[in-house]
Amino acid sequence: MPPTLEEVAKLAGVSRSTVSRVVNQHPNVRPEVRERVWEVIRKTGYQPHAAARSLATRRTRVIGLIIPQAVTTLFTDPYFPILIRGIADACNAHNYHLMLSLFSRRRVQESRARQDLLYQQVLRGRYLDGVVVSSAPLDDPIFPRLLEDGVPFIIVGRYPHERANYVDVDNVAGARMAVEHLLRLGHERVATITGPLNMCSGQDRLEGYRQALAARGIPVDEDLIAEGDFTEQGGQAAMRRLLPHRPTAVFAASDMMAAGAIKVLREAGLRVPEDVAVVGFDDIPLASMVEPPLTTVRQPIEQTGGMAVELLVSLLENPGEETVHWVVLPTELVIRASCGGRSR
Amino acid sequence: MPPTLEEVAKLAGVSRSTVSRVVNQHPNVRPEVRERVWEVIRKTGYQPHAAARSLATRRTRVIGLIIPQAVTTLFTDPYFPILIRGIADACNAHNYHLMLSLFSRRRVQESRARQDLLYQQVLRGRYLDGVVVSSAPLDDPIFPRLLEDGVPFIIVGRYPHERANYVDVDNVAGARMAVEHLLRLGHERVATITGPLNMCSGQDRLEGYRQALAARGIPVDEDLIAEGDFTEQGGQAAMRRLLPHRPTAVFAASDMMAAGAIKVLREAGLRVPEDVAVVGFDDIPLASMVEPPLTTVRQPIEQTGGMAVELLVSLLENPGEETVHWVVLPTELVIRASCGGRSR
DNA sequence: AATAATTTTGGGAGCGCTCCCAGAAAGGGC
DNA sequence: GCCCTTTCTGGGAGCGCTCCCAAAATTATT
Repeated sequence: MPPTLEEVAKLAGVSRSTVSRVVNQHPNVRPEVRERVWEVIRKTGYQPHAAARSLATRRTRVIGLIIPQAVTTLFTDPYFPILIRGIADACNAHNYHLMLSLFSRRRVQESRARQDLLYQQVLRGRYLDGVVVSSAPLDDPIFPRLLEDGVPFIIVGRYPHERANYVDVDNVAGARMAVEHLLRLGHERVATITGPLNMCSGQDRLEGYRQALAARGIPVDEDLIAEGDFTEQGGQAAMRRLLPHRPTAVFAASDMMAAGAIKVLREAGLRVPEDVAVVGFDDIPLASMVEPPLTTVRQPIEQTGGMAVELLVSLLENPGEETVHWVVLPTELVIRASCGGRSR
Repeated sequence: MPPTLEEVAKLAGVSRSTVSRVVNQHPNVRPEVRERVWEVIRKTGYQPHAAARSLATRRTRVIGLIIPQAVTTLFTDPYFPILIRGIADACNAHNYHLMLSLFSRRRVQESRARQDLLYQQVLRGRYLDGVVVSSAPLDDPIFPRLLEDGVPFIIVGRYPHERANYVDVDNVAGARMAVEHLLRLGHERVATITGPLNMCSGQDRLEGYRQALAARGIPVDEDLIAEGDFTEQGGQAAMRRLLPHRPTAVFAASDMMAAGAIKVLREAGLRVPEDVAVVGFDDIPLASMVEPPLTTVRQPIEQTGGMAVELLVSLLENPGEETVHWVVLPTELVIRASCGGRSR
């Protein structure tokens, strides 16, 4: 049975309060007393009881990462591990702990009920001080709920509400750069495989595509736009729909979809990049491992996660301030082989 | 300010204890009272305060997933997301929550100190009821510590101690099948790129390799064994060391390493599978996406995670039983293109 | 040296829940 | 209707901590 504050106090010959002060670095303790108490703490291996502390302070030092139901299937996309690593690192740095909430991919019905239950337990049960919400669809019920319950939260992505703080990457500019690069190489029939259009990142990357065409005065051909879902299968399906319209280049809104698209192009007897150029988005490790290595838009995934935690922590530790935190990180075009050389 | 038990009790015209009984499904409550209380709970949105409950019951309903420092760099391997998904699903099913502990990849010194701190806080601070430890090196200090502190835990992998419960996959049999397949195809110079040899899975897969050779009476040539670290870069480096010894087939202990090996073989002007056959291990999604699609050993990653949670939960909820839980899940050879046809 | 200001210390109350025990209500058997 | 079980209900104590307040000890001020 681990020792309690009270026991440490007795052993050190001081009161409960004094030990508490020592543990919490309160300055008003005589140095020799402080030393004596530390000694006992060290010897006994005393560690404050998290639940007791939370009960008294009403804070848990735990933050949650919520990945809504809709994207759980995406979880094999290396995007998430990288994001999580960024988040976990930042949590460590600030002495917070990370609770992960994924939702079952079983029958949707059951899953929605579970999601509700989890929300209730975790957030209303005050397991958490705040949450990071990653890549939720814009219409996810989580947002109104968090706002209503007054839970401090940061979105990785974006949500149109004045009290919704977020950190996002510049998806529009990134997509635009990618498409502009294809246009610069002389392509005229540039297609795009979008992300889910109920997600901000999906919409924004499509917007970048549109802007790039508009800047060149090229009219948008809706037949050259196919919606995907960020997965490889989704990319394959979208590419099949695109094939009859004979694009000479494809901008896929994720590397996984780009990989799927390449597979379909190959099966159709087309060479990449000679017959069709392909550009992806994300720059996950896979991008440089496929054949041909993918030209893609790099986004600072790990920093995004880290930044989300920074913002959240600042929100938690300065509860007074009503500042809204909106951060947008830059993206960058990484040119590899899949878009063809400049020789064209 | 959310309502407390006491307030719900007042509104329902009963005592604190009765509400507690209703919430905790204790049978001895008159049905009409129970209904009245539920009504109030529903109306007020009452949710028990996790910390208060933990303090009284000395359980948190949170389990931890610990991924030690040494493997954090591996975190981009899709193995982990899949494992986590299995774990998260099982947690949901049993109404537990999941806390994730990764460790910073910064300077090792700092990192070790942080790991200590985290261990102290999280485990001795009783944030957690128990933990799942994934793929830790055999000499990781976490094991003796957990044993000493009497923390209930399950290892994904294995650890030689009578009180160490684990769930593992049959690495030896899987590796053996893979190598036997290569031998059956007529290869005589079969090399292997191992995992880290301070990890159980690394050792076991090498053991499977040895057994397959031994069964055919083929002496082991130590020059055909190169240690890797499960990453793509590690696979590349190992393959470079293997190249001068002219293997005709390579068994890599992970798909990521197999992908790295293929890259190096290509750069050396060798074709896969015509000149060198390659087999991987894991069957991550990448395996079927690279060129050529990888023959590999499939392990049930998601089930492994789920099973770990099942075991842990049964450990937590039957504290009396001193049963040791050792589970080994089967592996399976998936034949694709990278090992060459039967035509050989 | 006496008083005022400041620093240091201890104890009580309370955070919101569970669990035990005793008392009230309800049911059974004659 | 009376006594004995059984079922239901309420209140007290306690989980281990923080935080406030007042008392004690120390230091500064005149």
